[in-house]
Amino acid sequence: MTDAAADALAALARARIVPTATTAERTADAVREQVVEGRLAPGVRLPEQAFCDALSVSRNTLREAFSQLIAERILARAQHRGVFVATPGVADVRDVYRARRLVEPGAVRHGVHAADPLGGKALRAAVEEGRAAAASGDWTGVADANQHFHRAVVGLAGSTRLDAWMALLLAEMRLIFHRIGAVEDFHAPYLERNAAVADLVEQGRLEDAAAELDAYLADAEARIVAALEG
Amino acid sequence: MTDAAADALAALARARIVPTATTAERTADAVREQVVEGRLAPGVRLPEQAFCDALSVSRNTLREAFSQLIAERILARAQHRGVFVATPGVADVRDVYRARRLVEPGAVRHGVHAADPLGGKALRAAVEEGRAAAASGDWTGVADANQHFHRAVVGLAGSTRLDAWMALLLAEMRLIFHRIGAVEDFHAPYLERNAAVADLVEQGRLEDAAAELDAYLADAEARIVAALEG
DNA sequence: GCATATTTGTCCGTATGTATA
DNA sequence: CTATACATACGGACAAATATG
Repeated sequence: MTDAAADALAALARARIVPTATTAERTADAVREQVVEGRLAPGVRLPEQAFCDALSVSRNTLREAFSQLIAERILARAQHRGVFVATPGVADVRDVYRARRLVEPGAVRHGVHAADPLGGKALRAAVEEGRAAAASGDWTGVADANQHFHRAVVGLAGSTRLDAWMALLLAEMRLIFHRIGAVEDFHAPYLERNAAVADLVEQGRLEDAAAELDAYLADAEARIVAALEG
Repeated sequence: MTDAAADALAALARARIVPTATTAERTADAVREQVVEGRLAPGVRLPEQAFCDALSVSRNTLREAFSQLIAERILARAQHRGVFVATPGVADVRDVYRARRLVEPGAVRHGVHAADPLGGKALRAAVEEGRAAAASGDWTGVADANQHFHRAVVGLAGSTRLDAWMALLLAEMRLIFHRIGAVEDFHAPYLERNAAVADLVEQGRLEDAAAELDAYLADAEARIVAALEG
């Protein structure tokens, strides 16, 4: 056996022993999934002991996971009172949309991948995913596809840091949707607006695409604020 | 004493007892300061026991602080080998600048505070701070003022989430500056370019200001990449 | 190449202070 | 007001992995 092969085997062995990062990360992933899937509703308290038992991890590990999720604004900590699922309000929605309305149309207008065909492909794929989900009445699938679309939009900018940050904003959006009980028809209108944006990008009409996207985000913000206040 | 006064006193007492968040947060702040001030250089290892002793905190608390700083990309963890000060490379610089060149000119162009006089004031203040520092030969002061300028630029967007994210990017930039040993003349040229952007914003010529800022960021990126590769 | 020492990752028990019933 | 429950923080322990001689 060559040295290189031996090294590769050794590396593989190490990788197998540590299949998925640290326990704290896996714990954070598990809790985050419960939250964004809506099984843990906004405002619900997360007692340490109960979660330690349920997830079979120690308090130290759980607290490390909680800290990460708090940094992501998915959870919130009340001093000496515990950790809760975040309850984003109207101010949070406005804040998130100010950021989104700056970043998303900007990525379409000036993104390094906005003009190249591959960028358009990612948008198109998300649009088709949404249409397929709608056709089979899978409304959570529509919501997922909608998130993938916006992820693809930001991806046009070509910055992994921006992608990661937008993932946090989109996770927060899912919390908001759960708060207002958004289902079915809430995401449906955006299917065709997504398609319109994708079309314009594919045609190279980036300025028009950005304008359409901005108007669309403004509309979505208004509807969400109305739903929260109503 | 009125009930309201009693409540206020009680609240004050509680506030005094908990002056600054949790121990883990204060620990993270202390380590972060050491890093961004350059006293802990990129690549340096941070042994847990040594830092526990130095900061008088337990390993659990220190690890919680480390986790937060790792999420901020200020530190990096190597599995079973320890925690190190992050060492951002050329790819990181390009990634950060792709994000900055999207967000910063965007904030100038479309920020909700870009047109109002208060927004311009914040830019002007950072420019004056930089000039004062330069006049007294305080080059770290010039670097600080430069950061404040870009913080003010992003502030035009009016999103606290965007502000917080940009603070992370700017902290990473300080790491990069320390890597290339940037001092004195590195930040000096940007003093007048900051002033030019501030002038244009104050005159309401937002499009020109954004274009100037974009060109300026592109130039800075090129100089940093050259310094890293050279 | 091997044995040893060091350090990390994880867990447990406990003491203290805070909030709530 | 007391009592209970719980978050915060600490210290010790052990196995696994790495670094060192």
